[in-house]
Amino acid sequence: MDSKKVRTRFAPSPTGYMHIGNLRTALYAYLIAKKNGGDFILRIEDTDQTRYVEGAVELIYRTLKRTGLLWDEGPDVGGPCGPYIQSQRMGMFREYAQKLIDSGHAYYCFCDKERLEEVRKIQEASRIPPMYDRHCRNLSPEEVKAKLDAGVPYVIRQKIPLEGTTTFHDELYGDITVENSTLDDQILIKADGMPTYNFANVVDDHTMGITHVVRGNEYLSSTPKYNLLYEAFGWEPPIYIHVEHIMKNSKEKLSKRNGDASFEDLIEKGFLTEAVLNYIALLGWSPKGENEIFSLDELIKEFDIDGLSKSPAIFDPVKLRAINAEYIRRLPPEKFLEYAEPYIRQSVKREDVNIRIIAETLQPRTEIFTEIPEQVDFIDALPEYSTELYRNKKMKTDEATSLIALKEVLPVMQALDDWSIDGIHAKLFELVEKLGVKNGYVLWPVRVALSGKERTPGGAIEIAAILGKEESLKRINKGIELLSK
RNA sequence: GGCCCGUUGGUCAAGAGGUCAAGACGCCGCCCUUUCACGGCGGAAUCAUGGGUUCGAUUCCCGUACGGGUCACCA
Repeated sequence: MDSKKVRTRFAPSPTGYMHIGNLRTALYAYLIAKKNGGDFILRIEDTDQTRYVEGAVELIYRTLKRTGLLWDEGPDVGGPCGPYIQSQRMGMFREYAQKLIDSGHAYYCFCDKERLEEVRKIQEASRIPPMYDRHCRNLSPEEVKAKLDAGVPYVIRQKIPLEGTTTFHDELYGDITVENSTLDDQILIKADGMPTYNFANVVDDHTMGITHVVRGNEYLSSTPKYNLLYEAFGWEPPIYIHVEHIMKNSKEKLSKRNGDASFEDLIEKGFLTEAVLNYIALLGWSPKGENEIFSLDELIKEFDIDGLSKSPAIFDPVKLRAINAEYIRRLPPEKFLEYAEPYIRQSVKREDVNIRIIAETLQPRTEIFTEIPEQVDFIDALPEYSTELYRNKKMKTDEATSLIALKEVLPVMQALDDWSIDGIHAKLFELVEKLGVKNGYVLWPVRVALSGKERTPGGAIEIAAILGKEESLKRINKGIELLSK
């Protein structure tokens, strides 16, 4: 056991939107840090200026803040290992590359793109795995100096051992060993003087004291080269945790190009932040117990890398809906009203209705907020409906019985002053008893007359309470009129 | 194609040599009920495949198939 404080990082490049897989990686990194009382660091990897997207950094901040993945160190909050924006750390990469050259672990390469292209073509034609042919690997110091002096553009490449194997350890996959001969002499410093991700990443992780590297498993195959770099520097490699991808289906990754939802899209579609976070935590990780609903704080307690999956997970929007629905049901009623009101108001413009009751009836029936408007579209105006709706086998109602029932109901309702759920309930059930019929015999036609719909949030009594006395009576009269034809 | 990784119901998945192979979502049925939901109860549905090892393999080993990743002066 080592007593070093756990430090994890999330290191996105500001190239656009924040997809679900990225967010999940951030979440896992955050959880591992917090579970161990450690720090979560945000680092922006912007060494490729050509891919930089305006506003992308802000989007990263916004998403992380919204989901509660607050970083202890980062570009805006600072910290002892700054700067936290990679492009602002340029000087140090040159120095570290120089150290590798001096110790024989890296070398200058003056090959131009044309030559590399040609080499690759030949290799592909002869079906050899495309790799740099190490043309400049053994240049003499004099040759190097001459080219440097002449101002020939160059890159700096890693000098991978020609023989032997390299093994690294991943917490999920265990030990992975590869032949060094399959490893490319990858570029460390580009011709523009910027480090490649492959180099910057290693240097940054080390200088920032990162103890656990959590990242997508597309990096699994380049990790041996990183380990070789750590070895060359004499640094201790971090603990690696490579997580599998989230897929759209068994073949396609979830991606912007496929038109799949980003985190922000999901929020716009009416999902709750907490529900989305909860769901993605479950995609590729399984908790110990039976519970699946966790707040961020609960996740910190519950999370364990043992539960991480080694195979890709398919994003299931249906399950997300179910979890979102669970969160909605658990919302305190006032909170639900607060969230739901704008959606209710999309189709309910009248001011004389009881919005509180609308919200109450809606809460157990809402899976995502965006489907609220169509559920309450009958409130402002009674839709055209067919009298066939009055026919219901189970309720033993048809047009004739409904007409009778509505005619009985009308005077009772007219006489009612206490227009509350309790008040209406009492009167209507009194009537049911007096008539000696089943509840549905009276209530089914009332609900139809009030809503003009086959299905509604809430029953006859709730709807009457929502609509108010005047409007309710108007609609019952309308029903009687339709049935009398 | 080389190298690396993976494969339990439709989906997320538990399992870590002997289980009637958990649970959740979805689906189906029943109950509750003034509709629809909510809630409750029950059901159908899974170990890719062929060889080993073993008294015994979903679990360990090898092959095959299928899937994923990677082979950039992108990250």
